[in-house]
Amino acid sequence: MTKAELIEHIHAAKEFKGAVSKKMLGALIDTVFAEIERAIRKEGKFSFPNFGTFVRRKRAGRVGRNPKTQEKIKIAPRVTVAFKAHQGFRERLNPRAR
Amino acid sequence: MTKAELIEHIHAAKEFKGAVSKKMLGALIDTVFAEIERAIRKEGKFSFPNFGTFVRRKRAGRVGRNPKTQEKIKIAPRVTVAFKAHQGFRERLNPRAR
DNA sequence: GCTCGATCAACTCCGCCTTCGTCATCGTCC
DNA sequence: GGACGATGACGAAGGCGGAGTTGATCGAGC
Repeated sequence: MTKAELIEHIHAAKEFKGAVSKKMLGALIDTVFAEIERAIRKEGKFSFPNFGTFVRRKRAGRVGRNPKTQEKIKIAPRVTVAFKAHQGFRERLNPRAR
Repeated sequence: MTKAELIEHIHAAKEFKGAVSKKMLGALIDTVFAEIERAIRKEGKFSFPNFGTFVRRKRAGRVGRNPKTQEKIKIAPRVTVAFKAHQGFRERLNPRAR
């Protein structure tokens, strides 16, 4: 799903129909993600109920390999973002696993 | 950052001030995440520009260990969600790494 | 139209993941 | 605004799964 489709879907949802323009919807969603990014960078974490949690994580440097030439290369330490789906979401992902 | 704070921040943003109530904002954001979850489950993927991509991933079953008792336990295969920050976001996370 | 993300190769070692109780914090309903 | 119920965070230790590495090309998204 793309940003455009996301906007479409929400705009089409009857509960918001007419209340918010697609343009404003786009701006809103942009802001949502901008805020989330800010939170992750500043606080190191962002959680949304029944969805999941983003966590800022430090990755140690290591020795990797160029998959093309297979020569070894140094990989610098870096910061990444990990996502952990919350319980409900996880269960919805694994239908049979109770 | 929590859902309530997220709503606060966006509601306080001057560009939306007065245009959308906090209550509707809450419903909107709920819908956003619900849609994202739906996309991940149905299509296996969701991307948002300059933010990142969620990918549905299968995890193989394996033998784990109860960290308390250290006894071995079987872990069933399952589906998880991985998140990959896009380039811009990654760079913003690693200020000095050019 | 133009940027930017997806893709794919094979190999390695990092860090995720497990359980479970307690605590606190968040969300929600009144 | 306050109280209650529910739910996520946290940590222990060890093993092996899989993410991540380069780079060019293609297609799609904006």
